[in-house]
Amino acid sequence: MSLPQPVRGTHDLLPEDYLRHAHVRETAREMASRFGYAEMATPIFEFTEVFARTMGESSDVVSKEMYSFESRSGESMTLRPEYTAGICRAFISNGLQQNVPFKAFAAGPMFRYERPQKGRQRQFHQIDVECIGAAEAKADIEVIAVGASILHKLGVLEHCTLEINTLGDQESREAYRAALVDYFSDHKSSLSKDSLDRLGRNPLRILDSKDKGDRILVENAPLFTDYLNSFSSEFFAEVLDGLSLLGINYELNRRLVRGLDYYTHTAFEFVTTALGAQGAVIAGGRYDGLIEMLGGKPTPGIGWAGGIERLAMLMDDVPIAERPIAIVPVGETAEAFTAKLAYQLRQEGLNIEMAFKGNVGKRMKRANKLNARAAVLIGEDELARNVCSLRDLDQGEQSEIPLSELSAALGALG
RNA sequence: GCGAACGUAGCUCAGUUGGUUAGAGCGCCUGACUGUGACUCAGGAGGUCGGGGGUUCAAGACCCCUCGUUCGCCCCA
Repeated sequence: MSLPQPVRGTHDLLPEDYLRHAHVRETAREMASRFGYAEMATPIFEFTEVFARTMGESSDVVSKEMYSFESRSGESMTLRPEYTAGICRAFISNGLQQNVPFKAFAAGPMFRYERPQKGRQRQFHQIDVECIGAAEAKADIEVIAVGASILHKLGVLEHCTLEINTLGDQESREAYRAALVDYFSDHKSSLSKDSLDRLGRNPLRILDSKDKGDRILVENAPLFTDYLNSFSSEFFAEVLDGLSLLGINYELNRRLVRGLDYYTHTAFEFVTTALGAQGAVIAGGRYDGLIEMLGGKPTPGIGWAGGIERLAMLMDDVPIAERPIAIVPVGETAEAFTAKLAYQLRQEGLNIEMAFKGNVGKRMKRANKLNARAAVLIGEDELARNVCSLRDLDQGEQSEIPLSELSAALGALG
């Protein structure tokens, strides 16, 4: 087969797939809206700086995964690899400091040049929730609650575990980072190759290493809790209390860290074991330093992103497309009348299917394939008497009703 | 970026130790049923065996390269 194929890591969303995606998106939009998060959108590409500065030059995303290109003006542009930086940029660009807390919901495609796997693509889609300008732990709790609600509404919460940790404030994080570097530097010889690399870029990551040797070292590594200042640990305790109050279950995961530079305090992930190596379906945290990195006034923020493909894969039942009513003209004489009838019924809000060609048998088959709820047959016979034959395709029962009652009868089908 | 497996009709897969015109099920099209779907029956279309090169009298099967998918690592939604 040398049929043209989509670019590696990209996928076509055929109607059935799209329906699942749409369901995730709509559900998320609706739940987020109940918490006061209004939908917005930012451009799919930004100046490269927006991502490079906020995510950290040394992060994997920036150093090797960005789809960057030079525009005709000679400036470096990048297809967004995540939503947070763009929304924060928009927050600054539009002077939204006036509107804090600024609570936003967004959804759309993201791009990362990665090795594709199940649940991991080069163009993928995310839903995203951000709360900017709130330093309170209540914001952390709310943002996580939005995520839990969406998962619950999608029917996948039971397949997920909320893992949570704190990275502390800047001061705590710096102190701990220094302690870790000290500790692991003394054991360089027994560190794995990957972790040696992490030591320079992001030492916190070593805590999450899957290497057996690293694990043993990690056992005796300094504990973050010993380096959290009192503000940080009290903040975290407040977040956990709030979650408990709402009945949102969580598991403390002291090894949970984030790859991106801008995270502080609360870090969390809703993870599942159902998707192989790609466990996270929703992940996020607090990013109190980010707005400042982008050149805005110091502004706290917290949010998360969820993978639509991953969520769609977790859903058990496929949402069913709306069922049409099939209009079937019998013989050419009825064509004109049925064409007009179909148009009218559509104006009235009904979902009408009418084939372009075919005899009654063909049209009935097509109606069946499209999962039509009923078929309305109209031929010379019916026309002459101002009636139609209404066939219930589920029950297999057919009856004749006056055309004047058709609209009401179809409405009553449910 | 690293390691491994896989790649045969639209889909899910058979294809014996390399040996004539490459098969099945589902789906699709046509007809039995020229005013009636789901069930049944009978026909039919559809494959340069991912692509390229090599070994051989002979390759879907073996070797190399390439593209793609999957699994793990890295990292992440």
